[in-house]
Amino acid sequence: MAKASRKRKEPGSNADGAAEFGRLSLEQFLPYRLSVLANTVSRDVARMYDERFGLSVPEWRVMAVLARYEALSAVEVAGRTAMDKVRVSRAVARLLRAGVVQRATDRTDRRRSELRLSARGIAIHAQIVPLALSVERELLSVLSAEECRSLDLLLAKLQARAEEIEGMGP
Amino acid sequence: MAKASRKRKEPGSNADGAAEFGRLSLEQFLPYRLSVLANTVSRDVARMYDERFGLSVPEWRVMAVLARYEALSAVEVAGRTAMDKVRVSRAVARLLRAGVVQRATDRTDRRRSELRLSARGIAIHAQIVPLALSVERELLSVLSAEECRSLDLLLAKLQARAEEIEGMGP
DNA sequence: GCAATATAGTTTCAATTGAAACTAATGTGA
DNA sequence: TCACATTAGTTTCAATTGAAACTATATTGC
Repeated sequence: MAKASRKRKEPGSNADGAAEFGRLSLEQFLPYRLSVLANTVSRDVARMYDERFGLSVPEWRVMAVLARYEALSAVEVAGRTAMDKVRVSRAVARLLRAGVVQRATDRTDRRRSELRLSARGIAIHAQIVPLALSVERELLSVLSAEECRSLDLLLAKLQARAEEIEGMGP
Repeated sequence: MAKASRKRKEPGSNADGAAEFGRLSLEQFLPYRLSVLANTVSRDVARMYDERFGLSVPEWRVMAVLARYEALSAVEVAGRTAMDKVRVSRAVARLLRAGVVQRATDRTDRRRSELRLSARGIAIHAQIVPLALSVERELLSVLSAEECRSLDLLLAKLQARAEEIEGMGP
């Protein structure tokens, strides 16, 4: 009886996750909320990449890491973009066709390829960066500086934990 | 000069988002981090649904809302699961075949169908709920109660903002 | 009452995706 | 040195997906 009288939770706002006396509310279920949020944000940025540059998200990710670490192999790109090598292979193929990326074969290991942005790729990247950052800024504009720090920490903790859990399964 | 000497950021930990003197770090870019986290978590839970019940995430979502609000139409299910009606239609078709969901035609509007969990569906749902909640609990186990509340608030704010931004485009 | 329009839900078609098979090159152990 | 395993990257195949077209029913304006 005492339990039933504790403070009522508002729907959609629940710090304890989706549990409520053993029932489950999809809207409050963390995996669901993360998925919906990531998809909404992803649509926002994907629209920008596509409308203004004809790029997909995987293509943009490849460009972003090549801009920072030049001469990566496809596998290294995969490692830095959280994509598998099949996706990278396909994204790179399109970027090569578009003249955004250049490929050379590694001299000492002829299986590896060295990927770099072309001059054109560098120029396009330079145009996208401020737009990408402004989308991020607009998203974060509803948070205080303190909340941004908090978010950063929480996402890092959850990512680490999710990977631990994943490692336990397969 | 003074600026260059301020406290160094550790890589991957950046409360200001991905911006750093106009450059962009993919690992710190919020849309990227959300996408990677949501995908990691999603794989974790999808594996559980699939291995133990042969269900996909869309199917599970349909079951979850039908367990809570019985006799929904497909469009209502779509609204409550953040899926489009095509996805719902396909998920429902599989659930019907599996005998998990029952469908009746609405008497007053013969376009609508009334979807409900079957007895079998209710039984399966009752088995999944504790597992789903335990995955969520394991994920949240690295956060304090205070951090859970904080996460809840941050996700809600970001979701609302992301939808605002989405609404501005198309 | 009925033409025009809107809504519920399904189907079709093309694009995206992941897993597994594959090719080519490198590394390893007897 | 030569079989065997490993790694880089691509291709193939089947499943998933979204957009648009489609069917059937309901609503609206006249």
